[in-house]
Amino acid sequence: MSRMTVERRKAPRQAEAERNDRALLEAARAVLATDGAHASVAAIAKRAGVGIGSLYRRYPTKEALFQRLLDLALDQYLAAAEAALADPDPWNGLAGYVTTVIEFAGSLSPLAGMLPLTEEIRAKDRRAGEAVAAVVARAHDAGVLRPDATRLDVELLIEQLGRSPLVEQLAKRGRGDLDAAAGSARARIIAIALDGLRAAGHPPLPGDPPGYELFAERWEPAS
Amino acid sequence: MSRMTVERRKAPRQAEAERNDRALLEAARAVLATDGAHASVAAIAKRAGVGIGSLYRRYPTKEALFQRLLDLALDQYLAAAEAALADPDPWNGLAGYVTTVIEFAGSLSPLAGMLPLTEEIRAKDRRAGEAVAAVVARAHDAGVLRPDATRLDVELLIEQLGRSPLVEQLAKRGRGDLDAAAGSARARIIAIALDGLRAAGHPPLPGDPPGYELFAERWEPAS
DNA sequence: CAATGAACGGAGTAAATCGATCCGTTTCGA
DNA sequence: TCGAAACGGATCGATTTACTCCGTTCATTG
Repeated sequence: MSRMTVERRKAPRQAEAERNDRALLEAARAVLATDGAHASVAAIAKRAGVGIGSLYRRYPTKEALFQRLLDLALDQYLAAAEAALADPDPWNGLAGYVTTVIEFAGSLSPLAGMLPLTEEIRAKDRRAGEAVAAVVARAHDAGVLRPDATRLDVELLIEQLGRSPLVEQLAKRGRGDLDAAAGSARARIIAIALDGLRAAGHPPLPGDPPGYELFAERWEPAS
Repeated sequence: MSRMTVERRKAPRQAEAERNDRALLEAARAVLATDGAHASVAAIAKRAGVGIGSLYRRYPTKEALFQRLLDLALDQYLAAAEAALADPDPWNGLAGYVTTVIEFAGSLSPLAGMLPLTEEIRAKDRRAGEAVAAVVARAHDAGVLRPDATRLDVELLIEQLGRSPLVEQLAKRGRGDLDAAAGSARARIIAIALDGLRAAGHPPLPGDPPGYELFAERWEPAS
């Protein structure tokens, strides 16, 4: 009992380490969104305002960093779905879920198939998937979501809207001045898609509903 | 006048060259769609079933190949818009235009900002843009397109739907067996978006209509 | 205040990739 | 049989990448 690990106040050096860790994860997401699968560790470190050495002290490998990012993102997925269920209005809940998840879904899709999936990640994915299913089911029962759109249709729509060539390319160049306009334009696209998702006597959707293989297979690290 | 260039039947070697040229352009589009801006000449040549040497005999540089691809694509844009205007039904015309253009729009967006734009390309872009404006205006006048959606909203929607993470990633791996399912899933997403575009008492779109800078700036080869 | 060690930043390294060239081979027509 | 034209791909220099190594900075401790 001699080791009094009293954490009265965090050592300033440790606090800096924590800030750096958060900055790295945020930077990884941002760079992944603009550079896609070719995001380089150098770009991530630079964006985080951190030396490459510090990145590798925290994560043994680039892959480990991305795995941690994916893990945390799945937590956000789940939280968003639970927040949607907490909304008393089934449609507002669904619409809020979609718009929330779109924000960070785009950063993740480039990772599909590049990472070994830990069992923890698979478990979190299953839990999040069930929560989303509940959100969609409630909207269906309330008659506010078009009946021929399945949960996977909704998830594919989210993934489709997650990446935005417009915003990404403008970000890759300097043009931060156009960010507001680009974001606004993107919001309009999302609004249009959501209007198409709402129950409103639309003609039936073509083809068969998508199967889950389309999701699952893509994330398996075949290579 | 001694050079009798009678083209009775094409020399078989020349015919092969023409086939190769078409194969190269098609391959360039496909590789650009799956690999994005990092599409390599080696990948394009391989996909076309052609040696790298043959590629460089026809195009002095990678850039020239992409410029030619862009040039031809603009012809297709224009043709699609004219076909839309030829359709007696304003909505079917617009919807057909959107679904047609989506097919190859995705291959082009990665080129934004990577190419010097020839004056010919700029001219073709202007002509195609006017044709699209006519298609949209006719749909507006007929009251079948939601009034708050502008021509640029429509074009941005096309660009957004042009790239499909699902289809691209499945293509990058072997999984050609899932192509049909992926294409069908994608068609449903497009149908949903089109339903959101149709006039049907939707709530008004948020923010201001997008301005043209969002398009123009992005294609300028700043670097 | 000197010494310790944890956290830092970034130059350096070996490997991989890319655009482009060069050249030996194949194919067709005269 | 010979020459020209089109072919495929090994090869090259330049660039990029993930990762290592090391000298520096800074709060704590005796």
